[in-house]
Amino acid sequence: MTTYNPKEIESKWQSFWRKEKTFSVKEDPNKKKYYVLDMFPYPSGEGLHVGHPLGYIASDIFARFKKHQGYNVLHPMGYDSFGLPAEQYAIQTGQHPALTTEKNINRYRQQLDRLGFAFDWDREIRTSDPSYYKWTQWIFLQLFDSWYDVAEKKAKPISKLVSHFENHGTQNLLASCTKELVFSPKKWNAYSTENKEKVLMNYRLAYLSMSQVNWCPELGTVLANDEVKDGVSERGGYPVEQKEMMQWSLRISSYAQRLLDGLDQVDFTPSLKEQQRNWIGRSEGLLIDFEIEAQPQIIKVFTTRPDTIYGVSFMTLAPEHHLVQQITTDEYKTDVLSYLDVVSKKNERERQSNVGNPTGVFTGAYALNPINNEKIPIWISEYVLYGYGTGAVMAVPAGDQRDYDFAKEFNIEIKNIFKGVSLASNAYVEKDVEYINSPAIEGLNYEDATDVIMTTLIQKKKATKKVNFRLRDAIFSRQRYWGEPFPIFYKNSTPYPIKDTQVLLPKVDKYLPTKDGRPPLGRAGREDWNVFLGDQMELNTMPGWAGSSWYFLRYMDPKNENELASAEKLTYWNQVDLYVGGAEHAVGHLLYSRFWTKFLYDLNIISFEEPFKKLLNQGMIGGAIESLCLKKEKKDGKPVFICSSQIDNNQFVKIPCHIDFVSDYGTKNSYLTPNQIAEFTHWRPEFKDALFEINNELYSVSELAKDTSQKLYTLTEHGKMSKRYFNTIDPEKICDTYGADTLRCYEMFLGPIEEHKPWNVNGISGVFGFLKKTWALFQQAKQEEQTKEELKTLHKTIKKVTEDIENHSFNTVISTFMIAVNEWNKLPQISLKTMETFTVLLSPFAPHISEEIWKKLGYESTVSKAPWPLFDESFFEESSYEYPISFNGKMRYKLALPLSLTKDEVEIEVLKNEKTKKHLADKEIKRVIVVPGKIVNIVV
RNA sequence: GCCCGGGUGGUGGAAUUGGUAGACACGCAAGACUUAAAAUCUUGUGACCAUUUGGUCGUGCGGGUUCAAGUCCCGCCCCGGGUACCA
Repeated sequence: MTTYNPKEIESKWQSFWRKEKTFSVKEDPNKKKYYVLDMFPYPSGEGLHVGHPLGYIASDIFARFKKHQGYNVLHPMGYDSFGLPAEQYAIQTGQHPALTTEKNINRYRQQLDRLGFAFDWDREIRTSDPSYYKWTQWIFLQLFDSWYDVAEKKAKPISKLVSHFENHGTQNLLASCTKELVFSPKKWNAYSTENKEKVLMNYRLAYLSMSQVNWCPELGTVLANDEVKDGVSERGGYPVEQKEMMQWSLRISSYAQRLLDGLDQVDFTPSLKEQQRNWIGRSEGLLIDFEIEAQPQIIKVFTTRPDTIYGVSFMTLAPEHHLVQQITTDEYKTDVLSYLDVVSKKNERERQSNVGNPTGVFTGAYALNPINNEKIPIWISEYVLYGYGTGAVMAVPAGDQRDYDFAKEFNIEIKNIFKGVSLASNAYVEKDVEYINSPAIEGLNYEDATDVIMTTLIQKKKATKKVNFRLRDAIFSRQRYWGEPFPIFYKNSTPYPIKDTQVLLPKVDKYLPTKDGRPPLGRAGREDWNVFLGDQMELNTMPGWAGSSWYFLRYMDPKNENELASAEKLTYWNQVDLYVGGAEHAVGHLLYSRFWTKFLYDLNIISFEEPFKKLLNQGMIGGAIESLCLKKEKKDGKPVFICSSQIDNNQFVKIPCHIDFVSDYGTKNSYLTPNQIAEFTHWRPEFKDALFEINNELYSVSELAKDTSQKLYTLTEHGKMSKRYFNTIDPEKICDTYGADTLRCYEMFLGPIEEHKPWNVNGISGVFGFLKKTWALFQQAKQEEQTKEELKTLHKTIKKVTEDIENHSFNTVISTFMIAVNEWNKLPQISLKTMETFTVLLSPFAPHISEEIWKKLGYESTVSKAPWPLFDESFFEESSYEYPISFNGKMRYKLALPLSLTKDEVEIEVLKNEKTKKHLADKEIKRVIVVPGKIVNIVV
């Protein structure tokens, strides 16, 4: 009898699969398709750790499962290979990012291959490959060449806009734009070419504009809103400032409503949908015009609470508001200017950290309340955001806490408009109250009051209904080297597209961005570009999310040189049926790719509006961080380490320790043996003279070597898995000891796929043991008739495994396998036929061992081609019966009872439960129904 | 503050969605095989009492609905994630 030898089996099958191209797929109109996609990785220098493959294993299981079910499954893999880390490495070492990227990709591939994934590597893509980014650039050009028709809710070619301008000017035009423009066809036709370009830029979906951007001096680049968290860069955590710069942006805001509506058609987790909804931030309200006393201008204000308009006691403008200078009276000019100066020196973070301490200044001007012509003082305050709504608010201290705080701070009147509400310490933000001091709406509820005010103001032509979105346009330029170059050149400072030749990323001698924002591509000379037109080429590159916003389409036809992908293949593979990846991309990648998909849909390139039908978010696998505790006080000039159990507050420093030296890693009782302490001091030579305090005794390394029973306990914390903490675990290491199949099953067994969990190796022996038992079971299986007993177990397993895979409950599948094997092990004999079916069930999880068994069973075809077994209920029929007493159909009770009961025992069991018995005492039991499973229905 | 998740043995986690709570696994304990170890196998393992037969308590806390609640309702506490001067 041979023992289970994963190493031998796995290398054998992996090379077989590679040689036979087992997992390569072709479009086949006769077969139903299924598209399983992983978020492709960025090939970092760290390589994969055990956390990375979690999602890939899950998707691989699902893809293999679907293949067994007869689907034509597309399950590709590639690399998101443009990006910051490769560039940073290039800056440090001078090596071209393409080289390091290539090296990292090879390492990734080697690691991925060992896990036995069923990827179709013929379809591999890399976003940094010119044959790929050619199409990223192409999509950019389509965006550049498009505008958004608000009336038809659709992107259209810019040529249509031009002809509209030629014939009608801006008359009857409903288009997304940066600024509302009004001109006649005559005026348009008289514009110079450059002027026309400027006007069109106002409408293009990819447009160049001077805008407030998040500038990160440390990274030397601008960042999109979703790349900034808490006022610092998401990558690296460097401070971010607001800066006016000429930048490319994508008009994603045009798609806000469709991005919101589309969420109803996709299967994402509620929390992820909620994140996207919040990010899009739709709010319905009223755009109200406030006249300014004795001045011609009006101030537009957006509000969601028109019902509180009688409570307006002042108005606040953002410091950047365009009317600030004009309306400020001479008397207050100095105050206002000095306030503007103070605010302009603050960065975004400082302005935001000021919550609760309102600052502001009076302009001397007054606005008129459109409902009753009351005079309202106009203030300026930094709490009003220029970028949201109109950059001006009608302040209602009674109904808004910020307005309330502001009014308190500057002694502005707080008008009470709510009946029976005290405004002594807080604003009243609920909507469940009657109004007072509000002539037109007293006695009305919130809905009716809102309605009355809206109708009144709209009739007076003082307001319009307005839907506001929080979603900003996405800045699309980066002042970096390692990204897609724009297919754009400049002539007389006007940008023009380059359509005929692909612009390739030129070579430069240094990759370092400059502090003043001039991109590294500025170092490329005219001769370094493969195309050079006009006065200058665009020197910015595209952001990291450009290539990842459409990669799922390229997998369908990765080598097509004439199109992004052929229409036929786009139609066949269609939407991604299952997309597996982390939830951290909720408002970045997942929103941008939805946006690009909708845009390509408008262009009739694809026939679907949502890229991902279903999204499965895998949790992160964290790592335990093990540290030795170093006392702050030295002893005779030597550092002293102490057990984690002996530490007192802050009298120690944590020295992270490589987990290779730690026993019982990741547990509360993790420790170092004297041998491991020696290894540690060898690894960190600066501690070679250190002393170790164990049980109040001090030992040197050499003294400890004599007493190997000593333990130095380490401090265990849970955190990320990273080289920084010396706690990364290479999946290949696990493969060396247990094999890839064990690793695959174990990662699934660890817990629900969506959950975040720390890596530990505590239970891996159980999973390994299961595979060994399965192997042994196969060895002793005989070619005999299948018994009812083994078939019962088999079909129970088929049912549960099929259901659980469909629900992505992979951890319980492994348990089900274990139960089956244990049950069969208790039988004196099991047939090869049963083993054969079980092998198919097992193969998505442990493909190598399954393939080996399958082969030994005498099948030529691979496991992936075997049909998925179907559940046969007939093996359970005998335990399913009705026990009719009589029936009046009045009430039904369910009671859990053992399945094995005979008819007579059922009634006894029912009456065993005291409370139920009491309850049923005065009732006549009409019928008892025992169903397969365990439920008993009692009808009384 | 607001919006989502979640709280079950020593541990990771099951529980047919209202029906025997703790499947499966780890760990631990005892035993078998072995000169020994490893490996493997068997048995036990929520707590407390009775130690045989049982009994009582038990899913963060407090109430409620129900013959029956981890699951539903009301009120708290704690943990994780997201997000915020968004008018």
